[in-house]
Amino acid sequence: MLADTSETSSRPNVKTILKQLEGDGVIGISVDCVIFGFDESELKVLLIKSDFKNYEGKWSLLGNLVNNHEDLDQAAYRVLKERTGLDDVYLEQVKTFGEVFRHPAARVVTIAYCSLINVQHHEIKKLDNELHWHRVTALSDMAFDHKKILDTCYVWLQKRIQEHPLGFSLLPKKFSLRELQNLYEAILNVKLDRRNFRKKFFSMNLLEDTDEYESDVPHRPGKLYRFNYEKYQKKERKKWFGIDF
Amino acid sequence: MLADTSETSSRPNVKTILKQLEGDGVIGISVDCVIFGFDESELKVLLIKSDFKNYEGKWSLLGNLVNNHEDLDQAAYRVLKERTGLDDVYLEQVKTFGEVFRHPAARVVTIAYCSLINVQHHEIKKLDNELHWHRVTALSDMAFDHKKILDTCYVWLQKRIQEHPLGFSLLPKKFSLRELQNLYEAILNVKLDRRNFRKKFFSMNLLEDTDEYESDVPHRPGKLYRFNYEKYQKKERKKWFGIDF
DNA sequence: GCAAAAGTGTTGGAAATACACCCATGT
DNA sequence: ACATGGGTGTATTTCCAACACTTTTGC
Repeated sequence: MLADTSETSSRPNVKTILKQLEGDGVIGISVDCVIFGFDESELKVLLIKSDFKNYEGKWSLLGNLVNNHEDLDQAAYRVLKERTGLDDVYLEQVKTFGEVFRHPAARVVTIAYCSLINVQHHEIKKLDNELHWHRVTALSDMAFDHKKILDTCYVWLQKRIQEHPLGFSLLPKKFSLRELQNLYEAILNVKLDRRNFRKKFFSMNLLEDTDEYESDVPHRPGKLYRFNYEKYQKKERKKWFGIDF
Repeated sequence: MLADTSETSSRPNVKTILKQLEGDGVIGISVDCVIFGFDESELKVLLIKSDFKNYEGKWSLLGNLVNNHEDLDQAAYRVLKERTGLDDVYLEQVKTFGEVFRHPAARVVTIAYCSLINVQHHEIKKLDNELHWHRVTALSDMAFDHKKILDTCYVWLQKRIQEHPLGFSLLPKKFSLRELQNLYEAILNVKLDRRNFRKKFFSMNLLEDTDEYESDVPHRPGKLYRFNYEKYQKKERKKWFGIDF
């Protein structure tokens, strides 16, 4: 479906093009992916060590310039695939950042994407370069304006996850309700009542029973569920009017 | 605050640059403004007749290429000011559109902005070229992918207006509750209960009494209110948890 | 006096919250 | 046996939705 440009390492290329942009006074376009994962009951983000001189050693989002022949979404998918080996992941455009001096080498406008992946299932394939999962809280200094981009995407996610069933992308195919609740608690940074949480999700009718249970847990094992998007119909669509500032 | 580039008519310039882009295989960047207004109890959008050969006579959003030395928001403000003479308006980035062939002349990625203005108060100053207000419903054919952009911004507005107090930008400084309700009904395309609507807004504590009333209406005149952003504090911020798919 | 919209309260139902006890497993 | 989290139901409160009559103005 997506064009694979087969650039195994496009970094030198990027620098060449940036030089060129600098000369021409033309604006470059890139995509940056904020890749979230959920591990050990914490929200993580996948970052790479910047090799850019001004930001030596700082952490940076995964991004790249947009090729002339590819759509923005495709470019984001490409970055994701190049860096993680994953396709078939949740990916959505969040916001575009275009301050004049956000990139020290040239004028580059970047389109930020948010991606949600299941850390356990996929085992990032390319840990060759300095690619690491970081706790989302506990990050201060980053390269470029990437902290700002990350913050924007995090807030976006907090809101989004309450309105759409996309949290499941962060979990294994089969998960316990506890894991689901941990996910929401971690992302929203709140404590939730276990019984009300269950009621809520069961009433939404999008969890499918597996007949399996957790194993190797030092307590009564929880039932495992599977997310079933088909079961989830928007019933009588939410009411017309939900004004609430 | 904003750089005024004093390009009175930047259109020839645009074409020149597009030509250039086409040759270089470089991607151009533009902003497009979806400017909403509210008039005669209907939501309107400000459009211009395209002078682009492929789209002769079709309606188009107000947009322009982004200058090298200006931020994206500044570029959007500039377009707005050039075309309408307005500054100090509500303006917010919505989404970026970058399909490869969305522009027939060259690869151009555009950042869509949504703007809300008060039609009565401002009286668009530059009606020189083919600038007109159109009903938002009742628009099919537009230039480029502008219909898609408009639709996206309209849906965005419908959602946004329910969560943030930005509808007021579309109304005169002083307005009746009826006007406010008409606004919501028009944008959301629903009928609302008048009493519940009042209750809602009064309880939100962001309307300020003027001591004025409507005049020249063929019925009992309604009281006029003013929007007071200061009064609106997020009280005890909405509850932690609003899961609702 | 008639038409047209302003203004105003109450009630029933649904959804959100708070809360406590027994159950199954590993050690 | 005990520690740990799984699983369940109910009472209270809060928010939403439906609904009808009187008032003020222009004509």
